[in-house]
Amino acid sequence: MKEITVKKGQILQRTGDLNNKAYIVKSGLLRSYSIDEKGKEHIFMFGPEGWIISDYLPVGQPCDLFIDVIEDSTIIVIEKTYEEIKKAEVEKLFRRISVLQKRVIMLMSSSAIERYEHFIETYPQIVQRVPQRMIASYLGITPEALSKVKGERITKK
Amino acid sequence: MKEITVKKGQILQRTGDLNNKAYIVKSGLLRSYSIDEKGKEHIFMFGPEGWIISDYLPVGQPCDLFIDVIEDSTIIVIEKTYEEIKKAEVEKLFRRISVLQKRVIMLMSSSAIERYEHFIETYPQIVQRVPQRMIASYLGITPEALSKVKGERITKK
DNA sequence: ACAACTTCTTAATATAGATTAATGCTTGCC
DNA sequence: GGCAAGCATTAATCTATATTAAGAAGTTGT
Repeated sequence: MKEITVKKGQILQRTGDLNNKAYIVKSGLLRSYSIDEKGKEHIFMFGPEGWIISDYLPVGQPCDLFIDVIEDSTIIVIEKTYEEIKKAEVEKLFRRISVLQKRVIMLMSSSAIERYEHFIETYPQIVQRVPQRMIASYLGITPEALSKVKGERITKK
Repeated sequence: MKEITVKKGQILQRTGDLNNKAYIVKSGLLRSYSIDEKGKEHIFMFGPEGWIISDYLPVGQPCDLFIDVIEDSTIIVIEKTYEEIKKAEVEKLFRRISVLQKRVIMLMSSSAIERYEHFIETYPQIVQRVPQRMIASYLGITPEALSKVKGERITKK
């Protein structure tokens, strides 16, 4: 468990790496994402200050997710051991499950425009800090589709 | 914490109910699902024998999910209290997070046919037991689209 | 055994979002 | 300053899936 500073663009974890670390964000911004067979990125979550970013798979298995640095950041690296996990704050786990549950429901039942509305409500601080293409990736649409959605939102108002 | 038997079709929990129960399935089959503004159901998860079905939101908040009974079942009802939650087996929570993480990645990066392939691999016992339209709802597609996908799968082989 | 449902499938049409491509920004670099 | 590279936007076309509709097959109740 050590504190490190990392530069924008640095990759902390790759798909296939042994899953044995978690990252607590003190300052800055991380993201985790997967890359599909076609080479397309899908952002799984953003990690601003105060969040923990990690691959929530059984420890020791190969990771599904990439984790990299969007803004210069200070982070605490935790070596995950089985014992460490047992000590994890249970409430945090429940919160994570709750967020994921909502995300699945949203991915299944909402259109691109509804997902975008929900995103800017939920993460107003992040909207300002990441490029459009990353927001599109988080929403599960292309940057072009996002651009269209935003245009429609403005003309409607 | 009591054991009860419930009949097919019975609704155990509705959206908006106070979230304070969890259901352990001893035998039979439950499902949890949400209903969107258009009245469309989206199945969130199936609960065959051995599974726990619950709304994983903070205790005391209104539920997002419906839970109902697909096959006559015997279930154990747990009253969730904050203390009860603390005793929850942490490994089970991690497993749940891991499943959700994979589900989100899949919803974002896979086509209907890939999601169907994945589903029958992951839940071979459930495929046989639930009507097609519920599988479609779990996959996030319409029954019509699922029917097409299955047709294409067979002719390709 | 029949009527009334519900489910599954097939087909025609419609649509959201993907793909492709072109254009005009910024931003960094020599 | 000028050029190259990446990013956002717009538009044209394409495609997977939704929607609608209708019929066949299966199920349930009386």
